[in-house]
Amino acid sequence: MRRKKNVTFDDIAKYTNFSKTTISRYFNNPDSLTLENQEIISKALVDLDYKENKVARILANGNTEFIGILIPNLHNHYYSEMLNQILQTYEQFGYKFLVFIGNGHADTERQYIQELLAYKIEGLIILSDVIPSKELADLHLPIVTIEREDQYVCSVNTDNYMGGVQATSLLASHNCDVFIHVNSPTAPEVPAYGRINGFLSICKEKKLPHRIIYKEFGNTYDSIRTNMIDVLNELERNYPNQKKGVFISSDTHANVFLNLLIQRYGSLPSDYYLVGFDDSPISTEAVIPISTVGQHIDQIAHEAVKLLVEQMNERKKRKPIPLEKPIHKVITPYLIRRETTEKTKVSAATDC
Amino acid sequence: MRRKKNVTFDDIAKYTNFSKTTISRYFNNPDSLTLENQEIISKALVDLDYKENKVARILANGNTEFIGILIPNLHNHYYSEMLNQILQTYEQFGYKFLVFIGNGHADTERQYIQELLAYKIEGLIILSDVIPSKELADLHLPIVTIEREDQYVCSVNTDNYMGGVQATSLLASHNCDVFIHVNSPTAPEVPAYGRINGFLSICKEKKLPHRIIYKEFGNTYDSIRTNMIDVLNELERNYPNQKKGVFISSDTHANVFLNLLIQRYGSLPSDYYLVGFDDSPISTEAVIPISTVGQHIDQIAHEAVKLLVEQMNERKKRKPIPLEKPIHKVITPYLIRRETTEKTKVSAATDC
DNA sequence: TTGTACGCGTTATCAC
DNA sequence: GTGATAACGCGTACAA
Repeated sequence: MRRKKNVTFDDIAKYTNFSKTTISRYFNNPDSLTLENQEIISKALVDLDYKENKVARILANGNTEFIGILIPNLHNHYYSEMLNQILQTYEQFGYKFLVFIGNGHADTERQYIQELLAYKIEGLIILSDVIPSKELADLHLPIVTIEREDQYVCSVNTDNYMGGVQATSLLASHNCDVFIHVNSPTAPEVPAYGRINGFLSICKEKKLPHRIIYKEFGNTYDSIRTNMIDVLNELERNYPNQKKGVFISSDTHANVFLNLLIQRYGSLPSDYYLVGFDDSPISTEAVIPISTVGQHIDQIAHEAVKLLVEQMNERKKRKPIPLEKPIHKVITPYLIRRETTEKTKVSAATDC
Repeated sequence: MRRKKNVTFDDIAKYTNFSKTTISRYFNNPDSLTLENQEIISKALVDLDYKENKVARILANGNTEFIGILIPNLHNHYYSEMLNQILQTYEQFGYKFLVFIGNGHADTERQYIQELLAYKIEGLIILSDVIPSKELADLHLPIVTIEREDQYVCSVNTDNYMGGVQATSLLASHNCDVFIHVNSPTAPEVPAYGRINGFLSICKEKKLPHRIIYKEFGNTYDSIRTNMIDVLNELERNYPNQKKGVFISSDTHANVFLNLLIQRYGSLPSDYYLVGFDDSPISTEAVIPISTVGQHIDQIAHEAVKLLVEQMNERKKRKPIPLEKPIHKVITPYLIRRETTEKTKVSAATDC
């Protein structure tokens, strides 16, 4: 009742009159065989149509070459691109990825982790934020988190503070009369909180009149739009005839804000300067390309896997030295000036 | 030199004075034990902090519960959302997914497939289009493809023909003077070719003046924009003062087209009616929400996994009956009317 | 350079 | 209802 038997090292051994061991060595340490014997085995593999079985190898030597990934969703461009970049590291590191989409429920995510553990993953990359890092650390498994609370585990994050500084400085360079930061309520433990501090830091340093608007925008376009209308109305009411520098915490939200302005005025009014965050596709695809702060997703993904691989390698040593304290890597973001701040630029379409 | 030994069935057996077999049964067929014995073992698991090892189970019974996925990229919203939905099926089917990002090179993708095979995946879902379905069929593995050439393997696709019909009919209902379909050069074997046929079919049926513009737009926003300017200029030149119904093969492209119009005229001119394809986020996030044809990505993903699971289950029977010919499932798309066609609608922002 | 013998942790088979 | 034993396919001391 089983699938037709696979060709195994035993079969190859019999076929070539070598021992299993020699066949194994052919794969793991070919130089220890004579060239002619390598040839013989190589030929046998073709003759018998051998297919390697890494599951058996795992059981024998304990190395699965699996890394688990727990990611909140793939709707958000940031996450899908991060996953994209992480998966690409297969080319460099050779690790395979078992991916689970977290659903926001801690208990379900715990089950996912148990499942990953059952498959003997060698390390875990976590982007979800529902399980405290303390608990993650207790798994005693190499772990790297990305853009989430990371007190007790290694992590790679964007330098959000610097991002806030970059965005705010750009607005400041345009001599706005008032500086507005629009964000969702954010916990201080989350790296993204740094954006707020960056904003405040520049405003205070330069003694700029400023204001932070916290608002729960929701996840659907409609609810974001509805809430953003409130924000816009509030700005119109409170700061008429003032040059407003608006730093919005995501490109998606910034785009909604921009669209509202365009729909009202047919173009971006001269008293609005706008910067988003993420350099997501929408920031280029918007009617008026949006200035934004970009995260080096490729670098973050690469550093995360690298940091994880280092931990995994350390573990395989005869006398592993555990990290004394978690390593936190920080990647500097980049500023992109587009038309929502550099208004002299003219879009090519108007030329023709 | 190995990681500290795991607790195994043997340990549990000794601890409880049962045999390994009984412990195994506790997991796979608990009803065959007395309730009290279940209790004893259950307690032992906690006492010893047992962690299950599915790798060993795989070796013993051959069922990895792995499905391989080969997907071209995750930049494209269609792919990332499809992956999202596929991964979600874990809740229902319990299969784990090993994901590889295809890179467009057939040989590399072949290596990925070999790697997946080495991990004894039970089935394969393919969205990449560089390896012919004939070759895939020769793997003798349950396979389902999505939106690609699928002559020799099972597949789940959107009814692209119907999508083309829906889009064109919507434009026709607005009594346009001329009907334009903008697309990239597409091979007839690819399901998406159906959109073209759908367009032509309606145009011919209703004797509508029509035209198809094929253009290689490239992948960057700039190149799409540059090429789209050509398209727009051509339309302006050839069909001045005519009501133009434009059906563009993707929302991304449609959005670029729309932006060009807005940038030129400050609003969507009354002689343009526009429909995109995919119902991707950009179609709602655009300055003027774009009418579009949506693919039921959730259904497609679900059907794909289901179709795959059926094949995998069949294979596990004592006397598997292979499919006589590949099953091709087709999912009907849905039409979404938004402001690029329903121009009487007024956006809420203008009210306030 | 090559072979022997055993271990990896579970499931399947066949007894009792 | 329970147990003994042989797979599953490969890696690895240790021996030759």
